[in-house]
Amino acid sequence: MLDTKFIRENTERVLRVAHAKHTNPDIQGLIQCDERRRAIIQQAQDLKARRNSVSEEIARRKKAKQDASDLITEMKTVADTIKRLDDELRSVEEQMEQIALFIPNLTHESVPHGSDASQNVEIRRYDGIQPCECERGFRKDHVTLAKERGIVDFERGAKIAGSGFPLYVGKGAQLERALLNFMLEYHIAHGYTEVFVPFLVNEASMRGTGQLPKFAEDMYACQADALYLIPTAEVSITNIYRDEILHASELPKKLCGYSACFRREAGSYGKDTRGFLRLHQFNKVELVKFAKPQESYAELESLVHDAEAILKALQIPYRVVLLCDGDTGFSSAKTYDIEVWSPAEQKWLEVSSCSNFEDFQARRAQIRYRPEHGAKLEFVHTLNGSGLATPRLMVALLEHYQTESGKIHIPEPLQSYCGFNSI
RNA sequence: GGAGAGGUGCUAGAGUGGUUGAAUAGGACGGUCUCGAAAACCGUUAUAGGAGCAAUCCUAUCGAGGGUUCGAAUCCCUCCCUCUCCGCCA
Repeated sequence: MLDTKFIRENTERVLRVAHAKHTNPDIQGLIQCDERRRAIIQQAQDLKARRNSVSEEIARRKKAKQDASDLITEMKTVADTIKRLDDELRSVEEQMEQIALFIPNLTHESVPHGSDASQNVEIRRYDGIQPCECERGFRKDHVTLAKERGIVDFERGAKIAGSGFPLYVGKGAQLERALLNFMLEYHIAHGYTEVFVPFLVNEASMRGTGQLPKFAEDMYACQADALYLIPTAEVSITNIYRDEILHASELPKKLCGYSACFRREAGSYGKDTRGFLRLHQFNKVELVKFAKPQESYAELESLVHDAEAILKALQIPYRVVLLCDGDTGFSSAKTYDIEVWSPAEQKWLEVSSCSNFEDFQARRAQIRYRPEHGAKLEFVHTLNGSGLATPRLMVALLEHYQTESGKIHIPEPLQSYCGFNSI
């Protein structure tokens, strides 16, 4: 959410970015409502000030056993007017919120202009294990490998829940758990505090991080309890400090946490449906930071490096991409994607998306801090990134570490977490 | 699921429908005192919004939202949360 005052004073810029992000909010309507709102407030305030002072006068007269019926009669009509104005104010503010909630965040000046993912900019690339054995001819894709090794049962997963809900079996389940533990331990060792969060959250939390109201269709909802399954741990972790004031001395605050992630993927049916490429439920370790505004972009860079470090440790080829404004998410000011290389798909697959939301989420979720003693409260900047999501990581791992004999070699750093060194 | 108790400022904790943004205590901060510190004493201790160049003034906020009233922290209703007991299940 952007500040109304800011929108009023920077209409052109807000509209330009909104259009770049393929949205078309009614900024003019918002500004008109805002003018009406301020007129109402002024009128209502004057009446309330009068009501307050006359009420005192009534109290004084009653104490002195004098008649106050004339004042009471007058105040009855004043009270009616106030009520009418307050009702109108509420409806105008609701209209404003309905517009404001659909205005995307501004992008940072360093974000390139572009219409879609084809105009993203590759920042750096890491080659990983060289030469990759699968590139030398005996190449199987991750679905074939998973089935041959018996580590994922897609059919039974579909029976239990539906397609997109994989069932990990035996060493597959162990490898999945090892990956999550390996990543968590790594981040904990690098200054992140682990949290284990609720997977179901209320509506206020979903609004806080920007999933609602715009992306309601993308989420699984438990209507009877007004709860939503989280699409990412970002929601739960960022909302830990909703409506709270953080101490400047504890910033930047670095948290990491595992969660299962649930996505309906409405509208993307038939796209990347093979195997692990796009799932309704998957596992992910998330990194979240709460930072001072002046430090948030440096924190974004280090966040990306923390996520990349996992791939380096596993020697999996990847690249880091800076998203152009047209591909940058609704709430984000700047986003880097980390993509691993799938030799079977001959494609880059996104395993992490690291974003600085500046104060966009903090304003929605009311997360603030006091820069120094006596200073005014300010919104913190929130950042997050996957560190990492497992399904596509598993794709890359299986494909890159398959051996001539058809087995999967377990990268050395994972072996102690798995308890075996091949599948 | 049933019965009860409760939600007040940074914290603890008063509060009679009528100058209660809110007693009191603690904490924090500033000052006096001190070589320094402690103690003692004095003072400060919100957030959001509106008007104004500004000093400043005004409005709202006692879990959330409605209602009653000239006037609500205080009365009524709905919801949320916490705690205790019972039941049920891990």
